[in-house]
Parts: sequence; C-alpha cells; structure tokens
Amino acid sequence: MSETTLPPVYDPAGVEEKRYQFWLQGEYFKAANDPGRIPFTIVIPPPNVTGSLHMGHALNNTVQDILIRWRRMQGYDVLWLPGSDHAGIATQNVVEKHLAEEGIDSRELGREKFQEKVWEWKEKYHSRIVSQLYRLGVSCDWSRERFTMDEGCSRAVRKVFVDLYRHGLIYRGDYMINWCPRCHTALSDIEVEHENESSKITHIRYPLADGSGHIIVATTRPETMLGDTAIAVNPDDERYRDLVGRKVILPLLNRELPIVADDYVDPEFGSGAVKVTPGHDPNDLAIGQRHGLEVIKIIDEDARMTEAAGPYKGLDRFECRRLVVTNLEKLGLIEKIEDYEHALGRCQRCHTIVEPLISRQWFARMKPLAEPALEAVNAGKTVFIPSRFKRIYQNWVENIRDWCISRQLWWGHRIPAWYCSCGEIIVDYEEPQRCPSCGGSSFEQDPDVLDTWFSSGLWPFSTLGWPDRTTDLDHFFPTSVLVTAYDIIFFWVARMMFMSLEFMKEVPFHTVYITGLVRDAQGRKMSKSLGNGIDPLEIIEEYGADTLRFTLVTGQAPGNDQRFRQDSVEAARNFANKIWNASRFVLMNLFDEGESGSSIQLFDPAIPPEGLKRADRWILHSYNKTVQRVNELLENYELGEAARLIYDYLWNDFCDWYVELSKHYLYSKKDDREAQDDRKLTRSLLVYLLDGVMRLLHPFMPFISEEIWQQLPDRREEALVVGAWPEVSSEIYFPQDNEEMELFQELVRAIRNLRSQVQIPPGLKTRVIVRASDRAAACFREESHHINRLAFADPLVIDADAAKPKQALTEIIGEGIEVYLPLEGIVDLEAEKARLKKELEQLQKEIERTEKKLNNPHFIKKAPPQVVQKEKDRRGEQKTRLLKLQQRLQELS
RNA sequence: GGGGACGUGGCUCAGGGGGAGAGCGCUUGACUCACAUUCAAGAGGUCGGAGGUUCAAAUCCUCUCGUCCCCA
Repeated sequence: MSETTLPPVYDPAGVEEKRYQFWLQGEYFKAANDPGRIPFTIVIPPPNVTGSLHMGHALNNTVQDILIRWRRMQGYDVLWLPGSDHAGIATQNVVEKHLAEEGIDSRELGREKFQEKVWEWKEKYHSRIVSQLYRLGVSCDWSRERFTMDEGCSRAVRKVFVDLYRHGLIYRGDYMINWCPRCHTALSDIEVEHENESSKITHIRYPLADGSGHIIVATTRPETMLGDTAIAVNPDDERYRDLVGRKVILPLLNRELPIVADDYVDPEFGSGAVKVTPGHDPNDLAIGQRHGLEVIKIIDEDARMTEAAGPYKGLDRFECRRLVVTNLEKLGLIEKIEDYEHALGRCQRCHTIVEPLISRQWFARMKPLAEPALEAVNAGKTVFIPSRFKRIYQNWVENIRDWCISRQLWWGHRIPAWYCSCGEIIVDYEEPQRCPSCGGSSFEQDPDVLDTWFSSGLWPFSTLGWPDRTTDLDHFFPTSVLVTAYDIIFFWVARMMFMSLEFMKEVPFHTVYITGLVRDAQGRKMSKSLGNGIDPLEIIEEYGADTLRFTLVTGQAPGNDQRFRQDSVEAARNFANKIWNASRFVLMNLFDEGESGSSIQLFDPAIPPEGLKRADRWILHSYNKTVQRVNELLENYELGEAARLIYDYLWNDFCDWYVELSKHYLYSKKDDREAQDDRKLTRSLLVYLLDGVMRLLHPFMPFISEEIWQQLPDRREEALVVGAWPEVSSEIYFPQDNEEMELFQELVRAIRNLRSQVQIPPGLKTRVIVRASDRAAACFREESHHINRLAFADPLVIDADAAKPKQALTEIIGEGIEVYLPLEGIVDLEAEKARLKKELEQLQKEIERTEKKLNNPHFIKKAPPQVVQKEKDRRGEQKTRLLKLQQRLQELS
C-alpha cells in the first residue's frame, strides 16, 4: 500500500475554487469555431441583473452544463454563450427602491443621472451573478459574454424595430392597454397576473329616463360608473327587449345613457344587464365600438379620478369607489352588495392592481409573426421536451394578440422614433439629420423604452453578432438546445421563435428542454415574501457545488416541479464522499512498496488481456452497459435517470462488489509470479474503471471528477473537461459472466442471510455446504476464495452430492441450488420448518400464476416467443426449487 | 369555460404493456486495514377508484375522486 495525500472525507471547498481556475486558465470553455467540427450551441437564459441567483438558476444552469460538458467530451465544437439581461421594469424598480432608502427620489434625479445609477447597479450585480455561476461550475465561454444592452445587442434591437416598422409590423396608436399606476408604465397582457380574490359585487339601480322604473346592473368596480356611456343587454333577452333604444339616467352625474343590445352580454349573469365603461374595460370598449359609444377616461395614470369624474376628481380610484357606494346608498340606488370572488389583474413586478386604460403606445403585430412560429413547431423543426409543452405553446400562439412593446421607463432600449416639430414621425436606426417632410433638424426622440422581452427575443442571434454576419453566427446558429422553465415559454420562447423566423428565416433552436420549478420542502414556490427561498450559494458552501448539482439533477424529471429537501442534499453529499473514498482506495493500492506510476499497465478494452477473471469480465460488462445506457438516456434528455444510473453502478457494482473482490488480489500475502500478475491486472482494471466512471460523472459532478482524474497515473489527456467521452466497446461484452456473477452474488447473499438469522457475528467463519449442479458448482469452486471472503464461509463444501446435514439452516436459490449452514444443536428445527413452509407457500402461489399463463392457449399463440420461453424457464426453475424445498421439509420432519 | 400535470412502500420521488424501484425513515447486527457521510441483513406497496382494450395493464383508453398549475 502506498501513501496517499487524500483525506478520508471529501472537502469540496478546497477543490472547487482551484479546479475552476484551472479550467479558466486552460481556456477549455472557449469555443473553437472550427468549421470542420459539428457545433453544439446553447445560449444561456440571461439572468436578470436585479439581484442574485436562486435555485431555479442553479437547476437551469446545471442542466445546461451537463449537456455542454457531455457534448464537449464527445468532441463537438461546443459553445455555451453566457450573458445577462437588463430586465427593464424589475431593475428599475429595485434601483428606485434602493435610492428611496437613501432618500433619493428617482424622478427628481432625472433620466441621465438615474441611468448612471442603474449602470452602477448593473456592474455590481452582474459581477456577483458571474461569480455565482463560477461557483456552480458552469463551463460557459466567458470570452463571448453578452449583455442585452451592450452595443451589439442594442444595434440588433434598433434594426429589428425599424425593419418591423417598415414592414408594417410595428405601429403606434391609442388602444386599451394594461397600466401599472405604481410602475407608471404600460404592460403587455402577459405581464399581468390574474388571481382569484374575494371582493364585493354591487348591484346598482339606474333609473329609466322616463321615470317608468329602473334597470339593475352589477359591478365589482362601482367607481367606473362615472365613465359609463351605455347599458347593454342581450338582444334575445325577453326581459329587456322593450327597453332597448330607451335611456337611463346615470346616477350621481345625471348623464343620459342609451340601452343597447349586444351579444356579448350573458343573460344568465347577474341581472342580465351590464353597465358599459369603454374607457376602462376591454370588453366594454369592444361593445362601445360596435355601438359608436363615447369613450370617457375617468381614471388617470396615477389611478386618480380625472376631470370627467366631476365632483370625484382627484380621488384615488379606491377612495372614489367607497364614496360612490356611500352616495348611491344615500340615494337609495343600491339594490344589494354581495360577496364575490373574481380574477383581478395585478402587475407582475409590483403586484399593484392594473388599470385598463386607453393610451398611445407602440405595438407589434403578432399574427404575421406567430404563424411561421406555429408552423415551425408543427413541422417539428423545434421540439419540446417533454412534448406536452408543444400543446401549451401552440395554444398560446394560436390565440395571441398584438403586443404592447413600449414602456414608460428610463432603463432599457430607447425607442428609435423621433418626432419632428412639424409632426412627422421618423423611425430609423440612428438619429435623423433632417426631417424628410419639412427639412427641419429639431427632433424629440420618443421618451419610452422597449419591453425587455423585445431584446430577449433576439438573444439567440444578437449574441452571435447579428445584424453583422459573423463567423460565429454562421457556425453556431441555429442553436442546439434551449433550457428554460415552463413559466417563461410565452414570455421568451415564443418570442425568440417569432423574431428568429422573421430575421434569420430559421428556428432559433432545435430543442427546447423545459424544466420544472424548484420548490421548498413543503412544495411551496420559493419566494421572497414567504422567506422560504434557499440560497444555492449556502448549499454550495456547506456541501459543495457537485452535491448541489447532483441533488438538482436527480430530483427532477423534465417539466416536473421538484421539492428541494435537505435529505436529498445529504444523500448527494454522501455520494460525493463515496466517490472520493472509492477513488482513495484505488489510488492507495496502485503500487507496491518502491514502485512508481510507470508500472501501471494501461487496460485497453479493445484488446482485453489474458488472465481476466470472471469478476473482471463481469464488472467490465456492467461498466459497458452503464456507458450504453447513460448515452441513450442523455440522448433522450433523461439527465436525472442517467445520473441515477451512474450512482447505482458506482455504489453497488463498483464499490460494494468489485472493490471488495479486488481486495483478494491486492491484499494477497502471496508474492509469486501469479499473484503479482493478478495484482497488476486488478490495478490496471481499477484504474481503467475509475477513469471511465469519472468521465461519465464529469458532466454531472465536474469538480470532484476532475480532481480525482488528475491524480490517476498515465493520463493521456491534459484535463478531464476536454477528455474523451466513453463509448461502448464490443470487446468487453460478457453476458455469460454476468449471469454467473449474478448467481454468485445470490449465493453470497443467501449465506449472509442465513448467518444473520442466527446472529453469527461478522468475521466469525462458519462451515457452509452448497449442493449445486456441475456447471454452477464449477463456477462456485472457481470463486470459492471470494465466497470465503465475502460470506465468511470456511470451510466451504461445494458438491453435487454433498451430504445434507439435518441440523442446518437451508436456503434454495436459483437453479435449485441448496445452501446449508450447519449448526449442530443451535438450530430450532420447528422454526426452520415454519420458515421453509412459508417460503414453500409463496413459491406455490408463484407457480400457480406461471402455470395459468402457460396453460392459456392465447398466450402461447400471441405472446412473443421470447416471452413464452421466459415463462417456461421460470416454471422450470420454480419446479426445481419446489422439489428441493419439499425434500428438505421432509428431511426435517 | 378551455388546456395540462400529478396521485407508486411511513416521507420525498424515479419508472412505465410481460413478476414493483431508489433515497431518506424504520428493525437487527457491526467502528472489518477506501468510506460510520460506512458495511451487512431485514420489514414494508392488490402502483387513487371503477370500467374498457389486450394473450398480458401499475403502465394504453374512458369515466370518476382528490391535489395543483396555466390560459380565458
């Protein structure tokens, strides 16, 4: 045994920082852009520069890094392009809040100064995010890092805006939009979150103008009555047929309103009559347009009542609501007020109740952009994983409405539109010199900026250099995979599809891998307000990045949410420690006293050497199978399954069995030629297997695998990160040995089981008798030294005709092999009989089932022959076992 | 109103047309020279319920109950 410097407990902190620097210095993450190699490209979903990474980012980036590292090792020309997003509203909000804490009012600061503050913020948080990504171990090409507001991306944004405008796909006009009175900006439809909330519904009487009665309408927003311009009823509603065309008096303001008939009105709902406020409700606006109704704006951008609200002018909308209800009550016009639950729109960023109002904004026309995006997915040019998200995407794209893209913010891409004093609007890439209409040169640029998602939509190609035709764009676009969570399909995935198909004439990515959300241990969404978020950095500091990565990737199935639990983290930590110690074992046992690295013979699976033992062939076979399955799983994006498989192979097959078996040779006291050869071969295999499994593990747990791999002797590559990915070798395919080893394992387990039933202390050797057929007996004899070691069976009698002791515990294993643990005087014969009887009963039930199947002529006729054969084999084995069990029971009585 | 997901041992979850898997927890024994962040042995489930398709259903289909999500 040789000295080793590895401590017995893995310490990630000492390894991770060092290894990441090593990778950076080696420039292993840098994309080659080699036209001769197949590219594999991922552009990172750019984290917002608002704050720090959360568990969702950790999962998202772990998944990407696994794919990237795997493909890199496979020899693809890999590019993982990192970057961050300016996140318009979110960042502006955070910085405003931050400034407010320092007593600074952003509005007073002014646009220029405020922007400087945001850039400062951006620098600070950007570097924080990057350092967090380093900690996670992501292998991005940092030399190509981008930011949505850098010079190139900004140029791309202007180009897209201008070109879409010139194609008539962007227009400006007065339409009803969602307005956040707190953020003071327009929002797109999807930036409004609808949640059911308990509220009140107020039934109000509107007197008929001729004094002949009244009509009742129900509303959740009584204050909007001040902007009513009609009452609407369903044209088929008998109750109101006579009233259509007549007038009511609007209470409080005493305006006359017409009663109109419109199909939109549901006669079943409420009284069957609705008040129509075209200025503050999209559905009412549609009714208003059909009937030529006036639009009155009664609520302004601060959510205060306007001049049009008469005496209510200047009140906040909710104060106004209370006052309106009070005043109506005084007039006796409230029919009733009931509890009511309905969906309320709130600003995604600040949760303020959104106010629908008509405003002059810029819009992108969606239908012409959406159609190709739908076709591309229908045609399978972009595939969703899991596939059910295809439907979700289609459903949304099919029902899409025009997109309000202007925001009344200071942080973002300024809209490239200039207004001449003559009234001309000039939309151009750069500030115009001269007005084409009046020849003047005095312009005001539109003060608004674009929706953040406008620039995000260009991300897959703007980051590669577009609108310039760069070699990166040529080589790496379209990208291979996009990894993102399902909550962002509409915001981002769909828009990238639109933009890419319009400007690149290609899909932006071939595959969209959808992850679920990382929730807390109780299954709740992690959120700031709940305070239940877990900081990935804390987990990394306590347990290491590899542990966090393994926890996240094994905890997820594509598209499904996962709970983040301490248990799982500890299990992953234990696995890392297991890997560490298995490696320690190998490294500590590589050399005899005074030997050095050169004495290790490298194992080449293409030419398996002489002298391989059954166990060697078995572990090689198992390794080979693992490689094959892992490759299949990764190809199918089943990352969690692949990780679990590596875990099982490494822990169960390699550690629990092969390492234990190898000790026989490594610790052998003998030192003759044969023992030396065995030792050498075992060592070369241990190194080969450890090398192989470190390669498989690398995408999942890059730090520990690189660290261990670097300590292996005779490495042929300079780093595991750029090492070759394992391939299946047909030369180490040993199904026969695999079967025999399984039988061997069954025997060892059976002996251990018998021992533990009578609590024989481990280490105490006992006599064991095995009655087995010639073939099995031969196999067991060859492995007897292992059986002896692993099951403390000594002496071990293996014979087809061995005498059956009466005073013994019995186990019947596969192929009718009888295992006896003779224990003169200790065995409770009655208890042993009872145990065997129970086993017999179970076996009889199983036989019944097998028989039933085999006696079914349909089964014989229709089931595939190998299934029928399998069933027949099963019956054969069961019958043999039955016979042996019955015999044994008879002997005992 | 439309769409979707989930329901598998005590807990958390994989899997998925031919005899149910893991981790944790539990029981028993062991500080054995890589690892007690370990090792060995074990208990524990008619895979939500009802129909159907099939030679064969936990797996596919329909209905149903329960939990959750998205869209309107």
